[in-house]
Amino acid sequence: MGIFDESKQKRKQLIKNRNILQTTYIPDQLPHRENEIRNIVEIITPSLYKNKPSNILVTGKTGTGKTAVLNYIGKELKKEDPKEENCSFIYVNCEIVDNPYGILFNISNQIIIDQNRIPPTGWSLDRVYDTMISYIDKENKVFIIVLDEIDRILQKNGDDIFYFLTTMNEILKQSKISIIGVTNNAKFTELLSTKIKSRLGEEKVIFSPYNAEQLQNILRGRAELAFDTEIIGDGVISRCAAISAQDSGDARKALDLLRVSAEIAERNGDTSVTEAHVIAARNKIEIDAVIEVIRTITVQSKIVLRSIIELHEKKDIITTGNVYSIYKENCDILSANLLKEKRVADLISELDMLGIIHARVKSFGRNGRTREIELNINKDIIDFVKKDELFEPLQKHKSKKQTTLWKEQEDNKKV
DNA sequence: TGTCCACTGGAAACGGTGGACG
DNA sequence: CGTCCACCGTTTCCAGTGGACA
Ligand SMILES: Nc1ncnc2c1ncn2[C@@H]1O[C@H](COP(=O)(O)OP(=O)(O)O)[C@@H](O)[C@H]1O
Repeated sequence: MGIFDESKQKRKQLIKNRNILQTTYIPDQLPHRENEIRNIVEIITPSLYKNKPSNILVTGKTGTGKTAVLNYIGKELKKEDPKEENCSFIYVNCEIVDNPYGILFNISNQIIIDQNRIPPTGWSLDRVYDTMISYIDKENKVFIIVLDEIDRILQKNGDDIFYFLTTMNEILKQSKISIIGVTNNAKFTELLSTKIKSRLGEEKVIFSPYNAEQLQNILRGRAELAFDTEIIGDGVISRCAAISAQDSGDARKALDLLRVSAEIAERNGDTSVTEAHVIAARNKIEIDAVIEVIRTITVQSKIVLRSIIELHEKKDIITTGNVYSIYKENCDILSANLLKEKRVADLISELDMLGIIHARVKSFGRNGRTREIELNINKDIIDFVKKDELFEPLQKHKSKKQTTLWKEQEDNKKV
């Protein structure tokens, strides 16, 4: 008997088809999005006849299927026009590339396939824009450009690029482009200038969150492809659906929950997935997500976070200025370079947006107006942060301080 | 009632990095 | 090479601002 046999036996594959549950998988069927699909299809159908469709703004919370629906429509559009004679579908995720050059680069190189590709950096924006236009016009067709997570660009770079893109049609002679903006920020349009607001939002499609019942259907559909259904215990799917429905109707979360539950069951060597696994999965996902975020923040952010933790442990009120003075000490001990107040304040806002802390502006009357900060992570994660090797000098320093203190006390006793 | 604190939030500018191009 | 340009993280500047206290 081989030494792996027992372990192999134990690790019975519960998941038959793993990639079905991965977030990158695009399903062939998207239940409960029939109306949205029909709407969008109706709007973009003119592109099959080389006419420019209206621009569309798609809004809806995360995990409501926006990306899945648009990719699905893109696939189907290609089926209608396999040689892309009349229209091409271009998808850009602005969360991954969020600077103007990157976006134009990305769009252009889905169009330009010969040796004249645009380099990933180096050109002036004007030059990129001009070559892009000439290539687009040469193709003599309609380009449907999906900008996913479009709010990212605006946040970081303002709306210049939207102006670029929406005025391009006035210069193009043969081809046309049509923009589909995707955002999970319902207030996105309020942040745009009126001109661009009306151009980008010629048509609007709203994706509402799924309810528990709809999530159950979605999960069932996937589960059938990914597992032998009998290994999924009673109530597992409804439990996953209920949890995710309560917390913003996010299908991605629901699917993650199901996948991680199965993975946990598998690792435990259990023969079926039960509700207990779902509960365990929920915790694991939550913790993993936070740890992943903390792992990827910058050194400076970590020092700021560490300073907040120190104040938290001293049970002091945590304010921006408060954090800054501890931060200053820590930078000194760690011989990290010291940032100015403003930047640290901005880093605090970033930590807030990441959900690691909770910071809201509060007025303390005569004592000024500043952020009051609360830590939003549990003890284990606090320990995880403190254990970071970056802080080793700090641990030494603090314990040295403590031992000297202790020594002094001892000495005092002796005297 | 007004003052004034300790910042906030927005914008512009800066310096360093790195690619293209002539 | 030097020049131009974009990007990023950061600094500098500045006009607000909610509310305890005089
Ligand atoms: N109606 C649906 N049917 C099946 N799977 C869905 C459905 N809606 C969303 N999903 C799945 O949920 C996950 C998240 O969806 P996504 O389109 O990325 O959401 P969004 O872009 O709105 O944040 C994806 O894995 C997607 O396949």
